Amino acid sequence: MDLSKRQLKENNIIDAAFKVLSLTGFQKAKIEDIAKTAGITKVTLYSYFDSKENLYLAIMYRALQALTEVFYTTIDQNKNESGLKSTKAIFESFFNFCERNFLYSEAILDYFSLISNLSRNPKEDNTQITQSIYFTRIQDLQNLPLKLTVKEMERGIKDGSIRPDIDCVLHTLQGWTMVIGYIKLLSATSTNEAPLLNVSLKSLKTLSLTFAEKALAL
Amino acid sequence: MDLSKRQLKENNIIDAAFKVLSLTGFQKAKIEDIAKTAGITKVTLYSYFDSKENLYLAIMYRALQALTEVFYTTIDQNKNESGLKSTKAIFESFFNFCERNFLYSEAILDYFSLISNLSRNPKEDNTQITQSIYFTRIQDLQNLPLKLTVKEMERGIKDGSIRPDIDCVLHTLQGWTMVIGYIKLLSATSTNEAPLLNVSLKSLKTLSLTFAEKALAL
Amino acid sequence: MDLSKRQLKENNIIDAAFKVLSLTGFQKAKIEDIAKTAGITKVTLYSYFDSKENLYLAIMYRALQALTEVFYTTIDQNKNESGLKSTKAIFESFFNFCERNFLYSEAILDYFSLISNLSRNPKEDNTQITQSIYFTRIQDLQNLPLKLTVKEMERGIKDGSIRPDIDCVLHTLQGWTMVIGYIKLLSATSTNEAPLLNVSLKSLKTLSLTFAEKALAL
Amino acid sequence: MDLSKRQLKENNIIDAAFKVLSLTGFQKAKIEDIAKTAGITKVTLYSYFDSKENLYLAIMYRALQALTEVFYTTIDQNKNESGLKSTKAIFESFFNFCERNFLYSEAILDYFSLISNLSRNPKEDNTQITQSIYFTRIQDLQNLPLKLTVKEMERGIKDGSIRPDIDCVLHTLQGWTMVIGYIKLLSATSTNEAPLLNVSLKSLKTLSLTFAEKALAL
DNA sequence: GATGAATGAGATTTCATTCAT
DNA sequence: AATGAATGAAATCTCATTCAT
Repeated sequence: MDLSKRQLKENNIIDAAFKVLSLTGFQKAKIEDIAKTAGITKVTLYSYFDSKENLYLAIMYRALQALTEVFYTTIDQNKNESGLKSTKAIFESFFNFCERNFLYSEAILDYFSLISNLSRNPKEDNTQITQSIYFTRIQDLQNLPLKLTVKEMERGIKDGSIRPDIDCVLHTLQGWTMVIGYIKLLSATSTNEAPLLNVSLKSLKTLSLTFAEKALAL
Repeated sequence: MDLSKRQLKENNIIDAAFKVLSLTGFQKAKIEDIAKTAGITKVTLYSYFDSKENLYLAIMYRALQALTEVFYTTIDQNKNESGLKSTKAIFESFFNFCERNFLYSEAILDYFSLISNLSRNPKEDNTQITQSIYFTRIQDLQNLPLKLTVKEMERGIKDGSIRPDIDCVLHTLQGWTMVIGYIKLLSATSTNEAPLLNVSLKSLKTLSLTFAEKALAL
Repeated sequence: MDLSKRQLKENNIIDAAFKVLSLTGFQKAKIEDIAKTAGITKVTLYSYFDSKENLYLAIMYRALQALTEVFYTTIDQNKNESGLKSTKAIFESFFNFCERNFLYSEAILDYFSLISNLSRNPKEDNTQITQSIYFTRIQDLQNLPLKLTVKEMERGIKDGSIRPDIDCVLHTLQGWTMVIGYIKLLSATSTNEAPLLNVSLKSLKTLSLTFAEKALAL
Repeated sequence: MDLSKRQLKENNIIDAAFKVLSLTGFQKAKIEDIAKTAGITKVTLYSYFDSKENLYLAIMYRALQALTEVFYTTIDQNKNESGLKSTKAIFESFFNFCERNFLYSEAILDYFSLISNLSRNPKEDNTQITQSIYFTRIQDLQNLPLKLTVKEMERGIKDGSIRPDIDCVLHTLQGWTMVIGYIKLLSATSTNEAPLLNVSLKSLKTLSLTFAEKALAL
């Protein structure tokens, strides 16, 4: 099969996996169901993805790609604005991305757990995962959104819109913690009967962005 | 068996589960191993916990309990200090708790995912989970740490150490997002070969606490 | 506990077992259910009967006792009749006994299977069974109904009502095969949707008795 | 898998079950052992037979098939003989079949118990059994041996070798009762230490056949 | 390359029997 | 002697993964 054809099929499978995972979560999703949704059999699926985890890695990769895409677009839209404004826009985009793409944001978080597990259990045979082409791709990509943010922050320092005494990497990570924490709370409260108090998650987002602005602005 | 005895045995099993899960994670932990570690049989274990997931709920509950305990202790230690100081101490305790109790913090996060899944899939048969006594207990407990924090913040407003114009609930949740995000990053970077840039997580914690202080102090 | 009290309790348990077994058969009957029906706990039951099989032995014993009783009564009622008439009456009683006491007749048949199994697997540990007090009792009793029949047949030879050239033991056993076969067919056809052709079992009984009469009468 | 292939595999499993059951009996036979003997896994076995009981149904079916086979053969061998001779030959074959195929004859008897249980407990969930393809097959087959015998008897009436005034169905069933009863006694006495008196089972068989002849012959 | 069947590992259940109190 | 809890052995089920064709 020529590469492009294979690529198409792969995408088809990932689409199916995406649908099924969205409904059930990773643990409860059955390979069988994903295969059925993709209109193929389990074994065919396995000829594309060596394992369930590998398939999830592909989704993670997609998530990172989509996120990166969003970052690039945001940066492009703000290329004539100040670094501060651009940085703020990035975080806002990040928040919105997570809200709109729940599975993707979960996947990004799970990726963190994954690599954490890898390093905690070095004895185990993780060849499967680490040799996955998607794992490699993700690793190449994983820091890109962070770096893009750092870059915009640094531009902000240069153009005088951001305080010059801050550690850009640190503040970028700090922004991430807020987004990540927000997603988690979001996922827990969305339709929950016993919500976390009575706060609108919207205002939480706003507050986080305000925090960021305060920390960065002159 | 009188309740206290049953409680003891249950705790014994949860202890064992804790040990095994700490080593292997939820997926790879075998019920058989947990039972052996607890010095009982699989069947006996099943007479206490209907399923692996149910056992994990118990650990989640413990995690919440432990966290609540830490909050109470911190509050008690700061009862003669200002509300601001107490609030800051709570967040610091929270950070430290997560750092020191990885499994617990994972469990707390997983609890969020769990209830998120529950609400996203109302069709599925989640009776097992929702009828678990531990699920109920967790639900009763889940907002307590939040509420305790809110209370201290309000005390801070009253004693003049915290700005009177803030929304305590909102700022508490904001604090949580930072802690939660921090844990996630923490779990991902601890011994990771390709760390998230080169930032010390310690300084990230410090920065978060600074953010909090700035937002709250007069 | 004095003996008679123990005897009472034992009977109580056997009654319960009888009820439950009647509903479900031996395989599917649960010790728990029998105990509940008897108003005691499993362990108490075990203090009376060392095993499920032992309990069944007790029922078998009862069955044999009841059957023997019937034989005695029939013989007594026919003590002034010819040996032939008495013999025929015995077989008729036997048929009727089986029809009215399905579980008992099953138990008697199962007793045959039981001792057959014992002899086929001499390596196994059958101590439990062979040392049961009921097993001993049954063994003492098992041939009695047969012997009683033989005796009446012999009386028939003496009083000239039965042909003198027949082997009484052999013909007694022959009678048994017919009764046993009859029970089996009976049990299979009672309420079965696809009955064994369209024959009234009653006429089968009659035919069997006719056979017996023809074989025995002068 | 095409049907014939599946049938082959099923037969392979039934063969294995036959071997194991012959050694241990139904109760003590372990699914695992049967699977091993068949050279497959437990799970594979379960994909062919939903339960141990279902597997036993298959053996019952085989027993009936084998018996039917024997009947057909006997009839064929006696197609040039009188109906009486053929009928007698059938019963003799039946006796011999049971003597030579203990497990099969047990299975046939157990089938009677099974349907008896089914009809006595209509409340229980017997879907498993009644929906088994083998259960259906057995039901289709169960009356065939009977009918074949009836046919030969009727042929005997036509060719004048059998009395014209008998009820063929009734006498066929009568023959069955004797065979069935014989099996039961056989199984109980084979190697039994406390035999049913001192009668040779052979002579019992002979007597039964004599009975049959007398009843049928002119 | 695609398929149906099979595997292996582990979760869960059932139940007779035993233990500890 | 009686009880609730525990055991052990086996049945059954679930599902990711692999085999054979």
